[in-house]
Amino acid sequence: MRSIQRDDGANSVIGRAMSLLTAFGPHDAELSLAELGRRTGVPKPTVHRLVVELDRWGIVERTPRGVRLGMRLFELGQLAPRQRGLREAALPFLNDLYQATRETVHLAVLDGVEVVYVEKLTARGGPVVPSLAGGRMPAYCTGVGKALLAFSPPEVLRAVVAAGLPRRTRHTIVMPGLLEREIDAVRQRGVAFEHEESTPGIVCAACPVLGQDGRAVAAISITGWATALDTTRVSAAVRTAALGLSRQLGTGVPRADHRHPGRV
Amino acid sequence: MRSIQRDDGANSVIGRAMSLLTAFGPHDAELSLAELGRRTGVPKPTVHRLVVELDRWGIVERTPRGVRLGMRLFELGQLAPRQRGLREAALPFLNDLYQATRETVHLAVLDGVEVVYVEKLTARGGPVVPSLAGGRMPAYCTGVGKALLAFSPPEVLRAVVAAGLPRRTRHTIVMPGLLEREIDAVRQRGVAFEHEESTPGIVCAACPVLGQDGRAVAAISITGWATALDTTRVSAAVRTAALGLSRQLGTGVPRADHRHPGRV
DNA sequence: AGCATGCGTTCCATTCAGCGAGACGATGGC
DNA sequence: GCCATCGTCTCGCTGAATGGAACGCATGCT
Repeated sequence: MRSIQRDDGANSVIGRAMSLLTAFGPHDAELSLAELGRRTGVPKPTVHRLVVELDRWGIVERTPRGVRLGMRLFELGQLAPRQRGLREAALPFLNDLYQATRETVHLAVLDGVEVVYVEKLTARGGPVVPSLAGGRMPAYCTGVGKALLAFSPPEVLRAVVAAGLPRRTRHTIVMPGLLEREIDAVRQRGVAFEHEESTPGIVCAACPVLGQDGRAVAAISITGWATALDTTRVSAAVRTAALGLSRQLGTGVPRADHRHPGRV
Repeated sequence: MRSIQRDDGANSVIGRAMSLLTAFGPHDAELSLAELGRRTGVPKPTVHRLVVELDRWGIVERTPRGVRLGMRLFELGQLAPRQRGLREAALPFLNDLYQATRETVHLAVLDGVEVVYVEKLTARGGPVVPSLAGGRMPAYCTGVGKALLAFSPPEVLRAVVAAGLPRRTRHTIVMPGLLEREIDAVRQRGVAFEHEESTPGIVCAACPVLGQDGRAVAAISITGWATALDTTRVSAAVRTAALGLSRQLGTGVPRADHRHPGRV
């Protein structure tokens, strides 16, 4: 009897370990072994064994009350080349942008059909944006996402559409045709706007950071309250920062950055 | 015949995977499969299998020319609670400090006998410091390290001494007794200085960020050229930033943060 | 106090996932 | 052409990983 075999990769050791790590949500500082077992479906002794091993490597850390993600994981993550050079080069520009506008600033890259926020400077009085540094959002409904899509190979947009455009607010673009037109407009303009498409009450203006090949390697955005932030007014500042960063990156080591598009 | 068994944990799957990930140095954007095998001693087919699996999870990414650390690793690392809340709360203070001094700013936490740099704002004209965001340095010879040691349980300092105090420059403190005195002085002063103890030509001033229990949870420092930066002059600014951050952290969720001291 | 529940941990017989030598085709430099 | 090196695949073997069961220990409820 072959019993039930989950066809995701979660029966391998690495799959199990990844299940444990991804069981930590943004709000889970630490979890107990039992809770980990419950969330992942991994039997109790196996959780124990894996946690002990991961702790040996600093990937997780054991505390009197449970398990938390470890500093070595942070270290390794900082080495990821897609964000590493980018972040360091970008920080001065992001700071300038923040000083100039006093609004929340985001730096994001594209990963598959989603954007990953590489850096986030939160404005003191600004809205609590659901994004977080190291967090993910869909590309189709965010300013940075649309800016990135507009300057990425067309198959990426196709993959985004194929992955579906679920409605998130009344303003979300859910029709593939409309999204394609919107992306075309962004490419013309060089600036992407988002007006409450992902989150009610929040708007943003975003510009792509272009590599030497004309493709977007990242995007910079400014986010604020829909009632207070005039996106067209700040778009020049965002554009300035993005252009400056593009130029800066162009002068450094020419790091070609091809992404295999197949990830979903 | 039992053959050679390395007693480190590197014969388990997780150990192997960790070997592969840690094979990436700060300057290795991407490595070929063969190079990975060479660096880790893992046989070629095994490297291949593991890389394919890790790629499925986004931990690494395959490019036409090799393998690189992936965005999901960055994401997971950003969730590590020791740096997560800290970083977000600290960024405004670090920015203020940078604006006020225009010198390189560091934010670091203690991990075992080393410090891990959680954030780094590089001054435009400043020295190229060997640290990097997500990097490690010994605690005994760095400003942030001494600031952290001065406000940590005494067994931590004992562990640091036990781990050895190798000479790095002419000014490195290599005598355990001297280091203990120095740490006492730091505790009195509330500020730690480093004068070319880790790297020739570079000095810094550092202050601890204290939790409600009086222990250091992090440290903030300013770094500059030994010939140009007056550490006593900037120490007030560093102190202000550190105190501000301490207060800010105290008002948030009371995140107790006990560290099992046994890691070496 | 007595009992119940849930926790982390250890044991150990079973087995299947992981292993790696070897072979293969593709690529690129000489 | 040749030789070196690369990534990939196969396949029989085996020992690392597995997880049910049991244990000791907290904590909390009756």
